[in-house]
Formats: sequence, C-alpha cells, structure tokens
Amino acid sequence: MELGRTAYVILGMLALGKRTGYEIKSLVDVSTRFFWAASYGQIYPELKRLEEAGLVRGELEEDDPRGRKGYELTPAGAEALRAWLTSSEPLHIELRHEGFLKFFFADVLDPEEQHEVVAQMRVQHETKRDRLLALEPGVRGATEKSGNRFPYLMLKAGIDYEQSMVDWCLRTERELATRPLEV
Amino acid sequence: MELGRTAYVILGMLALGKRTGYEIKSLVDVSTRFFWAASYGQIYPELKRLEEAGLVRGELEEDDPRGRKGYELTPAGAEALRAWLTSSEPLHIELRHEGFLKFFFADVLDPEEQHEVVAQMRVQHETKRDRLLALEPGVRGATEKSGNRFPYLMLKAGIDYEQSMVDWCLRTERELATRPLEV
DNA sequence: CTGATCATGTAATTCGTTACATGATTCC
DNA sequence: GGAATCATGTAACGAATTACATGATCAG
Repeated sequence: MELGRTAYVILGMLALGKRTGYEIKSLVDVSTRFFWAASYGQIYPELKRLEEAGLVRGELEEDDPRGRKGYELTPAGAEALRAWLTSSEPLHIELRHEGFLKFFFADVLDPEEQHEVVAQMRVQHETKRDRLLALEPGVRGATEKSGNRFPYLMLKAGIDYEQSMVDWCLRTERELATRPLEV
Repeated sequence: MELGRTAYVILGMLALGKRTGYEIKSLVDVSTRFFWAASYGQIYPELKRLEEAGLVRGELEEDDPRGRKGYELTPAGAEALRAWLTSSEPLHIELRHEGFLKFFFADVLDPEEQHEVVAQMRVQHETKRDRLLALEPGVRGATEKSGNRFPYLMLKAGIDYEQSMVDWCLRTERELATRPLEV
C-alpha cells in the first residue's frame, strides 16, 4: 500500500491523540510545517482515503451541531506509521531557496546589491528563528505533560537550523564587505 | 510581467553565456539543483514562452542536422533578471525533509530505532556533501577562467550546509545514546 | 557497429495551493 | 450584534516530475 508523505503527517498526528481535520491542520501549522507543510485541500481528502483503507477511524461527535468528526488510528494505521518510520527507503529531502538562487547569479550585480541579497535572506531567517523561539516555552510545557519529547527536540533543531543560516549570512556579509573581489 | 522562478533560473544561466535547453538542464543538474531544481518538462516550454515575451532570443544553428537551438539574453531579458535579483519581494524558502518528519514522530519508536532514523539521515547528508565536494576543483577552475565567483561561493555554502546537517545528526546520535530519556 | 551521450520536445500524471462555499460558536 | 475563530469540504488552478517519442553524434 503506497502512501504519500502527507498521509504519514496525518497518521503521526493521530498517533499523538484523537483529532479532527481542523485540529490536524492547526497542529501542522505550528510544528511540522517548518519541514513538511500540508493544506486543507490535502488533509480532508486524505483522511477520507485513509478511512477507506482502514488506517484511521472517524467518528461523528454525537449531538454536535457543528458536525465535528474526530479521527483516531486503527491498529493497522499504527502499524503503517511504524513501518514508514523504520523503513530504509531513501528519504525525500528537498530544499527550495530563492535566496541561494539569487546568490548564485549575483555576479551580474554591483557590490552593494550583492550585499543586499544576503541581507534580505538573513532577515527572513531571523524572522523564522524568532517565530520558532516564541513556540519554545509552550512546546516545553506540552512535552512534560505528554511525555513525547521528539517534537521539542525537533523544535530545537529547527531553531539551530535557522540560526546556522543566519550565521552563514553574517559571515558572508562580512566577507563581501571586506574582500569584495577575491574568491 | 509575472515570471515563475524557473524562468529566472533560465535567464540567469543565459546571463553566463549562450546555451541550448539541453545545456541549461545539464548545468542546473550540477549547480542550482541543490536549492532549485528544473526538469526538461519545464525548461523547453519556458524557453518558448520567454522567447515570445522577448526576453530571450533563440537561433537555430545553421547546417546543424541535430537542430540545436542556442538561446541568448535580450536586453529586456537582462533587465528582467536584474529586476528580480534586486527585488525586495519575500523570498520563496521551503524545506521538505522526510528525515525531520520522521524525527518529529519518533516518540513511538524504540531507542535503537530512533537512533536509526538519525543515522539514515546522516548518511544521506554525507553523501550529498561528498558529491558537492567532488565538484569543487572543477568549479574553482571555471571561476578563474570566467571571473564569476558566486557559483563557487554558493558551492562552498552548499558544502557547509550539508556539513552542518551531518554535525547535527552526530550530536543527536550522541545525545540519544547517552541520555535516552531526558529532554 | 553499438552503446552512451547529445538534443528537442510533448503528454500524462501527481502534488499541492488558493479560493470558494457554507455554517456554527465564542468572545467582546 | 458583529467579528474572529472553529469546522468541513470542493473546485480550479499551477507547478513540477516522469515517461514517452524521436533522432543524431561520438567514443571505443
């Protein structure tokens, strides 16, 4: 049974507890979104497919005029999640970075414009880093309650990642300023 | 005039000299592919569109039974490239990393399996780093001849990027081995 | 002469985003 | 009462990959 990565995002989120599609999307937006995004247009149809495949079970909340539908993992779903987590298939790893792309072509620019490319990129990574930093206290608290520590470790990895991008920008800005013509 | 990022990959490559679609694709595969990929299915149609828009000019090589078509930038194309390079529109920056995704959900695994997730990821980043390292001598040589130094600087940035991913993996593997249950 | 590479292109499909449509609830 | 948020879903669109089809040239 071939499942897309979005399916595993959903299975993984359900492994942490019963959730509605809306809740999954909200969670993704403050967690995995940093390295794996997902939209409503993927989540709702995928939940339906996963239910047909017997990997999740959806239950309409009784007496709920909103028609909320909470989903939970079936044993088969938990098994599919484990199988993916332990599989040795090559990992899909992909970076799309317009800042790097501009930097690559920056030879056609003047020195100040070259500097600006890196500065613009730095600002965006600083913003991202700060947004992640702001999540830290909340996630640390949730970790203690739930006992799940990997989301917190991943958040810290994300902060380190953004910081190392910022550091590269700062280093490069310095280099461009001091030795504008050497390799 | 709204252009996709793939259009700028093409314009940027043509700014470095006259090229065929095939040559653009080959160049992308050993350079920008690391942070911005492009396939034939994008390049050939996009070249046609750019020609219609007057940003590139394609010329069929004479007496060439292969029907090769070399493209070069028009002044308007060079201007469009510069406009994009100096624009302050937010940069499209996106990471899709299945290893991080697995790590995020790794609480359901046993300690050895958790370790394996990180090790698998490390191997892939080591491989990528080594592939980039192998390109270094060639790119350094090309830099001296062409005078374009940013492709070389970008290659070094790519090597650093992969190395910092490897370092994170090594650090995390050590942490998982010594303090398997703490945050 | 044969396989690898050069060379151009299209069609089908997949993946994912964005916008839309609808309605309930909660907070001020 | 009104705005923000909760909540589910679909449709249209766009971006990109993969597979396919075709043929020339070059190195051994």
